[in-house]
Amino acid sequence: MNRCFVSTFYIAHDRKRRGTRQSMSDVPTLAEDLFCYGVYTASHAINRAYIPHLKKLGLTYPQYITLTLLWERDGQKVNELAKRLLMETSTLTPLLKRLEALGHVMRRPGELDAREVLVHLTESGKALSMQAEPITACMIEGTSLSRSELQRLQTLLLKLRDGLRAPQTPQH
Amino acid sequence: MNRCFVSTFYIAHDRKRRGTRQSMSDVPTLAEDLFCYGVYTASHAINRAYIPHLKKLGLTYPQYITLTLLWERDGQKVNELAKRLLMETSTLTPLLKRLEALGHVMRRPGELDAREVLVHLTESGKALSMQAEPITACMIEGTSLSRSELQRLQTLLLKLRDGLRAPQTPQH
DNA sequence: TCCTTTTATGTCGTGCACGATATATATGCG
DNA sequence: CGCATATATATCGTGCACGACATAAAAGGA
Repeated sequence: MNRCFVSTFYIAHDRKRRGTRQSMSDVPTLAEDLFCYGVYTASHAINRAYIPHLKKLGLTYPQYITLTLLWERDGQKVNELAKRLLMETSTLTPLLKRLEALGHVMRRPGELDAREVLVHLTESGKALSMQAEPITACMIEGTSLSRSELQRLQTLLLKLRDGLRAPQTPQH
Repeated sequence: MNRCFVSTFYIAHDRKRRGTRQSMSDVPTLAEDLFCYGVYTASHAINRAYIPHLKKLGLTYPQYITLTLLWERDGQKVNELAKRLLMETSTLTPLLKRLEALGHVMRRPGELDAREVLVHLTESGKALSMQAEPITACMIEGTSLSRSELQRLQTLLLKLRDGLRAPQTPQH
């Protein structure tokens, strides 16, 4: 008896108690009801909405997110950045190399541990933070969500994300 | 006076009325507070959590999402699928070709309009829906969110997504 | 010390994602 | 009909994203 099966069972039982409208169980079958679909399409929408803003800065969306972390704290290790972005270093390294080619960051081996690579902002990279400043407000405006809705959304997203990150061996 | 500037103004004013705690204005500067960061990292987490399940079916995550839409209604046009996925046809076409190469779908030109390409599930593609069935419940379990939280999350996500899709010319 | 193991990053191959552009079919107007 | 225009999909180039593997430095034990 595997974990997923048990889980489905519990859910179906739960549905009977709560008397919701879904036919077979509480497990949604329509894409519109699946959180994965919601996040997937929302991330496409966000990416697209950012593009016209970022084009002016000559940045891609992942590059912008990465810089956001560096504007918060300069000189982070590749590993730190990768962890915060939930991204593999094999993805991050080429991205950082492009940012370096653009002149926005410098990658330097750590002095204590030469295996590490520390990512430092250049003057150009620091200057970008000022240019990028108005974008956030503009995007927030575009969402048509209130401040409290955005707050709740963020809380739920981070909870979902961190829940999924917890170790769970799929067994069905 | 551009739109984004006005918007920032409004937000700062609003903050004063509501007396929230953020220092300069209600516009967050920390990544953890940015919804784009939340969605970006959550989508990475979701993708990763799906991978071990989908590996057994020989599918990637975007392929799975696409099939989900076809399981709902077979024979959709490429354009319909692209719109629902918020994806360009230039992304979808190669994905569909891979699904065709795997034997899960067939692409046929429309009979009334030969420009259109209709995507039909094969028997193999239909059969996958049964194999994929337990995955949803397992993922929901993994989120550590309650049903009502997931419901609220989905509502907020779709509202955000559709808000961003509404036409808005960036002007800052 | 030398050798194994671990850790940090990078390289490579495949697939997703976009914009710009191409191709091919349909539509509309003279 | 003949041709311009519009529409539907596909192709191509660049960058993101992953896993598998490579490299190189650090750590640890005989």
